[in-house]
Amino acid sequence: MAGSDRPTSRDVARAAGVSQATVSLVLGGKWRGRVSERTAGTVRSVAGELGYRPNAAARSLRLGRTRTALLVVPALTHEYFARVYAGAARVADAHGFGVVLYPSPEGIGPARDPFGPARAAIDGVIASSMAADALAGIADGGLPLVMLDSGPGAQDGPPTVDLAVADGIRQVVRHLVALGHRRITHLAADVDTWTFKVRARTVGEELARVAGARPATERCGLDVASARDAAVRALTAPGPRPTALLCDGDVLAAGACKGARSLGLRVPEDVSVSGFDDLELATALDPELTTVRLPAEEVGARGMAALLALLDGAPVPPVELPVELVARGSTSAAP
Amino acid sequence: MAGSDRPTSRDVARAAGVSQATVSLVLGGKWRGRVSERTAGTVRSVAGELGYRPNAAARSLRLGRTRTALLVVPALTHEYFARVYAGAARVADAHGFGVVLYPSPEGIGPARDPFGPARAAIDGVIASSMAADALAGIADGGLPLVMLDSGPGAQDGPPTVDLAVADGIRQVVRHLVALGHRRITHLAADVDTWTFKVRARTVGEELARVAGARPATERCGLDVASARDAAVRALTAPGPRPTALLCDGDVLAAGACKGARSLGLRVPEDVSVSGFDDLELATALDPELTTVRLPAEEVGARGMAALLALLDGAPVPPVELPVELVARGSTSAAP
DNA sequence: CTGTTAGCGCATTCAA
DNA sequence: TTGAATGCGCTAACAG
Repeated sequence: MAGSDRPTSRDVARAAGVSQATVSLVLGGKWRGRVSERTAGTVRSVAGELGYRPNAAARSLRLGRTRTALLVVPALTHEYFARVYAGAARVADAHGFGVVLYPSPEGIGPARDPFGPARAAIDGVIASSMAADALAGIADGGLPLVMLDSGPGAQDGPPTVDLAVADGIRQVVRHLVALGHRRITHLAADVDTWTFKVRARTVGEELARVAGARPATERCGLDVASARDAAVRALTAPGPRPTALLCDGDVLAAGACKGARSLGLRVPEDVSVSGFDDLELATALDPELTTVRLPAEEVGARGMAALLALLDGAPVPPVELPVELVARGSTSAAP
Repeated sequence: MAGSDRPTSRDVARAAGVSQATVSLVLGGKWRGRVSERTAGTVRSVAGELGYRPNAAARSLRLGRTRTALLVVPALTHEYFARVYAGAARVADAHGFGVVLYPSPEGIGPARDPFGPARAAIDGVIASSMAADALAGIADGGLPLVMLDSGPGAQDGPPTVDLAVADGIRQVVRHLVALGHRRITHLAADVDTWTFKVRARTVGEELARVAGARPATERCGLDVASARDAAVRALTAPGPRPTALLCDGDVLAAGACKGARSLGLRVPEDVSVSGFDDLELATALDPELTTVRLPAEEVGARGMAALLALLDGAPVPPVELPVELVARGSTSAAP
């Protein structure tokens, strides 16, 4: 069990012939005018040679802060959240913070105990895309909290970082309408989170403005198979067949393409399909998906920045990040 | 800054009319025959009412252990690693451990400092699919280390959990050969890790046994676009066109399908394509990919179990997990 | 059965 | 300019 006895600041102090306090000051970077340049140099080189690393537990205990944030996500297996994490971690790292991931079970239901699983003590929580009722368990701890992709909160609620989801949907609808589509079915994710509720509402609102539009909705789970089934239902429903399937995510769009093809329909000649998220999947498919690009890293980065500001007691205005339609091969003029 | 003054064990002790030590014993679960049932009950209920949570920093400082493992992965954005994490976290959780993720920059090069980014102190490290030279920076810390998917190590090296990658490749090759394919091109990931080296070697070995086989290799990066280009190169190379593309991953296979189609070839009628990993992508594509299913969660779970054993000083035999060919629509009889 | 004591490694007073 | 002393919250000895 090598390495179990790492050098302590006292070891460094002894080796350098100074006191522990001096070591702490020098290594803490707050010695300007309190320790001589020469002594500081000695301390630093001795610490380096000994391979000294401050003990995080002791420091946390003393400071009362851990310099660690907890990022709560509904599912780790999704590329979007991986990118959110990457963005958060980048900003955190730049500020000497760490980020610990906590995949909330099922993404739904109150997170049982944000502190059991993530053993490390936490300075604050960043919750991403959580279901409405999942918040209780988190805000509970009285910890500083930032909400990502969860809609504008109350005026005095936690800071928020949101995506312009409604605008994204609007861009998709207008894209489809401009291509001549009127019979558009929304493949809606059957998930009770802000982002999906906004998508559903916006599709309805936007289509209501279009003369001759025939909106419809088909609900489905978040996986390929479920979306394929929903697409088949949508395309075989009584009445004129929809010419476009507007899907709540790229994964759903992939399923929709499969469903259409299983009926002998071609994408996009017979039916156009649009996605949302712009995952790698969007360009892995053939044809590539028309979709909406989400600045996932930026969401994570701004979320972490908001948490840092919150910890500093600084005011944190809500953020809304723009999204962008990416037109590719899966949509074309209505037949 | 609400909640900054959480109750301590002393607060609980005072409120319950006992000593701090008693609280510690009861809540630590080691009071059998040392504290009366009645007192224990009182302590527990008082702790509950006060919303007491033990301070992780203090506990770590005292115990010298943090009950936290660091999982180092080359890329978070990959479904495989998300699953490895899930498996590791599940086992960890069952043992009161947490898992912190550390995405090693670029997946290559020595991880600069596993302890800076992951501020939380660490009891041990689980490294997954790391490049050969990335190990130095990790094993360095003298921390208990487990290696995942990195090949059988030295006899006295760190414990390993590996996948039967060679067997997986063998199954794919035999599947293709049984379908009548002889001109098989290996779309090989241009990455210097054990798993990809084994794949390349095994394809060669296995094909060498087949009479009339015409093996070829095309190298590419790990993304769709790079694989598409490689597939185009493979399918337009001088000489008879390959009838099958054996790809080092599902993502590459997706690119290969696109490449084939861009040349007017159909999958699988004109060219068969096989993947590796069995990501969700494999069934999102049309046709679905013939691929090799990797027990990613199991890898993570066994890795965490190995680390726990290591921390207990128990012997840790190497583990090799079986993989399984999943035949789907992207492969068929050679034309 | 329960309470008292000591010390984990660090950052920070206060004295020198 | 530096050193000695203190306590963060907890657990493990040892007393009672």
